[in-house]
Amino acid sequence: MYTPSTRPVVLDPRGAANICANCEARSQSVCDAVPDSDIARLAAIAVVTRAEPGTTFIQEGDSATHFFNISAGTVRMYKMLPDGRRQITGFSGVGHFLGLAVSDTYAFSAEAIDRVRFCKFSRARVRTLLDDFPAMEKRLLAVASTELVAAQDQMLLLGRKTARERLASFLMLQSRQGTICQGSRSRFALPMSRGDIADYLGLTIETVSRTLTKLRTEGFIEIPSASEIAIRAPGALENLATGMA
Amino acid sequence: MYTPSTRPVVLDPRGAANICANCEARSQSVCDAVPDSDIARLAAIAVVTRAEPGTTFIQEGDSATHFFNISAGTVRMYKMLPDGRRQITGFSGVGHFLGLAVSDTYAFSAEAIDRVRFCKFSRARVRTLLDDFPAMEKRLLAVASTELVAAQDQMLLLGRKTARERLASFLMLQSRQGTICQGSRSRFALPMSRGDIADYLGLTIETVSRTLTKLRTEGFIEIPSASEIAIRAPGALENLATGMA
DNA sequence: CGGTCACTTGATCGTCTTCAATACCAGTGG
DNA sequence: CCACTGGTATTGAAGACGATCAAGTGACCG
Repeated sequence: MYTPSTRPVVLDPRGAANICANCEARSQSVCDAVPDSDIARLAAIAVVTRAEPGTTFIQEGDSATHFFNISAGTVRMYKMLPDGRRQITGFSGVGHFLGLAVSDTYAFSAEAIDRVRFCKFSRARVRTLLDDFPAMEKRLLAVASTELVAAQDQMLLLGRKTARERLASFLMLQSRQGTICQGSRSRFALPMSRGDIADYLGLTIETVSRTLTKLRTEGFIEIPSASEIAIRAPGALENLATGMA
Repeated sequence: MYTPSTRPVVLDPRGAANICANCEARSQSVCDAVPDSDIARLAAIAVVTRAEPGTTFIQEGDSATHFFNISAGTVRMYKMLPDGRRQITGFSGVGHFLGLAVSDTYAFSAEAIDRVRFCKFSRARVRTLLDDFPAMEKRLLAVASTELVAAQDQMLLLGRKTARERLASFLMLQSRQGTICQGSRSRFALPMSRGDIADYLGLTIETVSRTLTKLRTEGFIEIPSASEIAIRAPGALENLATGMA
């Protein structure tokens, strides 16, 4: 049903000078909590890695040895049932932090959608770092809280919204946090496939495609290409998304 | 569709002596992170409150002024759509911590299912407390991480499992963390109604009822009363729950 | 007892899925 | 340049699972 491919590639050995100080994703991530004066300590435990599209770099059930911080590209997190049914629990872009887990194993898998760059941090080393930077711990709590709120929204979507409302919600979300394309402000790229969208929204590929087409013919959106969307009627779409229609 | 009733009742004024030191729920909660020597500081900001069945004590959208810690009873957390569709995001029992939110408003509502007792803590006061007890911050992060894992499981359930599998998952979960009844070890109480279960599993009352009946006639479970379940075949039910059947 | 409320059971309906065919697009080689 | 190929997306027709509508049952309580 789903056979991942290549392996992640380490770009910089751990401790390479200034990899954190010059990191363009730092300001958007939890690494921001470490002050400039101590940034070398963070760099000392960071391993910069690249993953080609389709690469699985976190495997559900594996022992949770590392934290991850995305610095480029888009990632899908998912859980699977033994017979191949897949639920994507979220997409992560630049600045996102991955790997929070209670137990000693990962609760989900993570794959690169496009070309992804991320930093790996050993959990043990991060723990010692956290003791010195309580601000970092606060940031992690904020991250977890944010994810929790998003997860609750997604439960409402999966449990109670119609296919139409799910697509509307998804498009509004992407338009807020997605990559903006040249031209219209309301136009953005969808790095993920229809299959990914379906598995994120608890639908099938066919229903996603059909519903998008319908939203297009009704004038809510435009679909310049399969991986681009422009929102024509943001207000109406938002109403759809929140069940006001 | 759903009209909450009474108001919570404050039992002890804030700062009553020893309310935390003698709290029977303390060992099961984040309050455990405050050492005995400083427990008075915690007690000083705790407001013990009782809520009758059906009472809404957190309202989605209200400004998030407090944290909550359940010391007796069972609570349902939920989100609603404007037309009354409801998604229950979880149930909380003794020791559970509520109120994590990023923004300044609650992201969900919470209601007492049975008679509930909880402690209210002002967020501002908790924040100052956290600075002195980093262990508490770590506990909160652990709580948030645990909830996140549970939320991911629930997304898989809502997005990809059949009604049968949802009920099996729910019953296995309740059998693990629910109130054990006298007699058989596999027998437990369901404090929530069929409507609550339906809104938790993304189903209707009718489907919940029908599916439970079917699981009973097939020998997976017994239903001594509407609010009690005994699991006859835990292995088979677990297989159902995880999609192995 | 009569009334209410929650739960159960039955019959029909609709949304989304499944199965299947077709269209499209990028890359490759004749 | 264009046929060929593999993958992804779209469209169509039939089917199924759970929802909806409706009636019936049982428990609790005044």
